Amino acid sequence: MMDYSHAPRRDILCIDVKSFFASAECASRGKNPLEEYLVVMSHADRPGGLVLAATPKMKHEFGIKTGSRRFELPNDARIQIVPPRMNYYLKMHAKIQAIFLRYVPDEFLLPYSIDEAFLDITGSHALFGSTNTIAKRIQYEILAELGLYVSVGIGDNPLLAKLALDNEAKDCEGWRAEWRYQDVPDKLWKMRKLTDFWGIGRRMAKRLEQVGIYSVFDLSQAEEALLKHHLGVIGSQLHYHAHGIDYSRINEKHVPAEKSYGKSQILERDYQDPAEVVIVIQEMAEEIAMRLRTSGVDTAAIALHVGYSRYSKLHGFRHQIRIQPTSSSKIIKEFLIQLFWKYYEGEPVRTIMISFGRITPKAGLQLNLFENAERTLQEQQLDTTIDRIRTRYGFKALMHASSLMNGATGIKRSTYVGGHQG
DNA sequence: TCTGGGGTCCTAGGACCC
DNA sequence: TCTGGGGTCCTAGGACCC
Repeated sequence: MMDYSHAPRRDILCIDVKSFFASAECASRGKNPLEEYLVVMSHADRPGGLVLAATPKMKHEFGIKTGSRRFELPNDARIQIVPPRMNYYLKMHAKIQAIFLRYVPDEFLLPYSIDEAFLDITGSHALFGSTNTIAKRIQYEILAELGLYVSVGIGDNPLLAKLALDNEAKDCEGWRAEWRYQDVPDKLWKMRKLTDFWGIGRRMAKRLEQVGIYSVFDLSQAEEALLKHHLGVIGSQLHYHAHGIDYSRINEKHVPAEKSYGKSQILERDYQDPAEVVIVIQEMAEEIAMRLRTSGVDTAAIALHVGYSRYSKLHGFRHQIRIQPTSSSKIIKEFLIQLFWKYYEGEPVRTIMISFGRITPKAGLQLNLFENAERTLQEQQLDTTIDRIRTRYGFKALMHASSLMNGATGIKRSTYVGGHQG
């Protein structure tokens, strides 16, 4: 049995909005998200159009969920298909954050994605009551004020809260679930699929199966050394996670090791003519360069990833180039085109991905004289919101790597102190 | 899940330096 | 002519998350 005496014991909430985009669309129409048949779909004009969000009734009655395709939708007059309105969702996101901030100071709130957030309410009890009381009040206020339903996972640390949310709260009465260390054998180890675990995707599950690990319980019982040998740092990480241990803190701001700005797209058909591909690359480059300028930063590493048609024998390529820091569309486009022609192998192209790394702040942000100053500022604020949401990746890093390091010292500390305590 | 879009992290291997 | 070892930086590829 794992020793939890030195593991953090906080009151962490992990909150997500049920079917966020779809629910937000219902709310904007004055409807109850639980009663509607609505999907938010991107590329609704293509048969392969993708469902970004579906209301609970769509999920339960038609089996339609995020990732379903347009051609999978049943023919039913009740179903509404609507296009996504990201700016509107960002506004709703901001309103939800404001409600969270009634219960925690800013540093104890961590947005994880546009529809998920972590709150550390350990210090909020004197003002607002028990963990459950706070969770219920937040649920009530978001429903009453915004017309949205939220699920709440509760745990001793962010990992347990997240697992409680994903594996119990989303489907249970009241949409709240609490997983503490003492629940690890009954809750965590009873999870049926490895891929339901945070950090285990399809590939990782397969690799684990190759060493005889088929469940979270198996994972918890495996030797850490064995996992480390097969999977490196991630192996050790999984070992701790399988015991519900996670040392990351909501209020420790993590500076991501790498920050990048990128854009990708799957073309609506295979492009046989490279000249057409170059045009798309230029358009995409313009857009990201614009974002760089709006954010007042430069890039010093430009990467181009080109994927070929599924009917091609070749896969595609990904290469990057180091440059002098810039945010100039013209310069960036020239380098991208250079990269393209250097590595292009004459195959029909289906996917294009562009990414700018080595981000550095520009000295002194300048407003473009030809742009309305107020508008520029608004755009910056929108970007700030998006950036704030993106800090989740930093947090993910926190859960992955540094949680391991903290975990390692935590474990060391625990044996040391334990040794003293005898 | 064979074609959504936006991200970050880990690792292996090569280049280069002392 | 053959032989060392450690460190850092960089790139490409693989994996995961929402």
